[in-house]
Amino acid sequence: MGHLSIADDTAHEGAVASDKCAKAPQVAGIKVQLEMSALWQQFDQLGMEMIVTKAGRRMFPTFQVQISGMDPTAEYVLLMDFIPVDNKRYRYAFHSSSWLVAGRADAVVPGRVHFHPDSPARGAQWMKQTVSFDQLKLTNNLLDDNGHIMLNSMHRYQPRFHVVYVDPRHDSHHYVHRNFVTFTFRETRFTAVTAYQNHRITQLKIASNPFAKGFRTSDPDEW
Amino acid sequence: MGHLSIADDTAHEGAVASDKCAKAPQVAGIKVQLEMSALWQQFDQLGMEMIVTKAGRRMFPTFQVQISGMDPTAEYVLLMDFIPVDNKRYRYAFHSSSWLVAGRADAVVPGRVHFHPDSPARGAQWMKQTVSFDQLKLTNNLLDDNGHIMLNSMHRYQPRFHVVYVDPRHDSHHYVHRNFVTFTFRETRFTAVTAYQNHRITQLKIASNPFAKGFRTSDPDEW
DNA sequence: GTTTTAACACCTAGGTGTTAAGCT
DNA sequence: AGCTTAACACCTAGGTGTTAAAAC
Repeated sequence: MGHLSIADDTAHEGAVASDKCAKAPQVAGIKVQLEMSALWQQFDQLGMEMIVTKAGRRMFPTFQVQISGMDPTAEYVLLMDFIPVDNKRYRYAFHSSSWLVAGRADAVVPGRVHFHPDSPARGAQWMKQTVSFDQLKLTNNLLDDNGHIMLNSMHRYQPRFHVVYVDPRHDSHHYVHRNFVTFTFRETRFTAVTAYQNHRITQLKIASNPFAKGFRTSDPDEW
Repeated sequence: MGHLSIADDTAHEGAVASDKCAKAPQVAGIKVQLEMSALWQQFDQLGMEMIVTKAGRRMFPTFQVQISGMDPTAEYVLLMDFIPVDNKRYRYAFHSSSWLVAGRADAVVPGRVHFHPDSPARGAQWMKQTVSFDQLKLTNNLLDDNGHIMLNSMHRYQPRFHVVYVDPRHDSHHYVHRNFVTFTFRETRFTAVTAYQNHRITQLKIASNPFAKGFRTSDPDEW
């Protein structure tokens, strides 16, 4: 896939892109719908936490989207990155069950991107089923060489989803700002942690993640 | 990946291609080495059998190769197909522990190809580690719509491995016969079966396939 | 004191040959 | 009779939060 940098010259809310600059027709009409939106919002209201480990940890819920409005025959690359929500470090106050600012952010880690492993593929392929980023893993290991997303624990992040049209023209780098579009879902924000802080987050993860079924105690179909 | 047909105008023995027609420089020097060659030969001497099921069954051993001599920056598609060794149907004579011809082949099934899921990718990517076709599955279901390789049970097949150079020229279809190369390993031939016939094949599969460890009785490191 | 790590039991998901029943 | 199917127990492989110890 090589190197690729995404300028943050777009700002999107929810499923529809709204841009400042003119977009190529291959990306102008693209619409994206977040899957499991209700679950994401439930976590968001509690203050989402995502575990980061040295070896790399999946996100839960998995970031999954349904895409429409692509050119079925055009080729696209799909990728995600994670940007700091602010330049603060946080700590959790157990007595008040709330997050407090604990100072300025630690040194920023090299910002990696995660290409969807099916990239590149044609629009028809991306649109015919839900696109799942279940191979994406988060790590707190700043020396990671497994290609995982590196994050600082106790910092807040905003996942972003990018669609890049693979322009067959040789001078396509001149048009790169016109050939991609970014989607941001605010309800997917989270605090990176090495261990869950808010017990209600833990309980909702146990209740909704099939791999944590072993820790369920009651109410098999509460969710 | 779309439609693609491979003419059988090449004949290769072992790891090195030897062609009748001139090949493009991107494929001319490609060499391929079969992994687990000793194990393949052990099975081959007993008369290899591969299970086919309605839902699709992996091959064991998995077809894996190490590739060298690609252009690191050129793009290639890797794929496999399976051709009948002859036009015969076989049956196994338990009393003599040998295969007998049981008549002419059944109606030929639609010949499918299996594209390696990482295709297309650059030569550097393919060469830096073993290429494994562990997602390839064999089925005897002639109505299969999972994209599996369809074979007739009690027939003999020869797996083939193809490397296709993705020519960026628009008229590349005029050069397709120059842009691909085929590798055939005789020791990977097998008879498709719905249940193992030769008990020694069963024992060697149990001894060498980690997923069959539950059926091992003795000699933990015979192999 | 707060945060991180590693081993762990308990799951999901799916690849094995076995076996008995079903098919032709 | 020969061949195929489906349920099954037993594995591999890896995703969970828990827990106690370690790190800072």
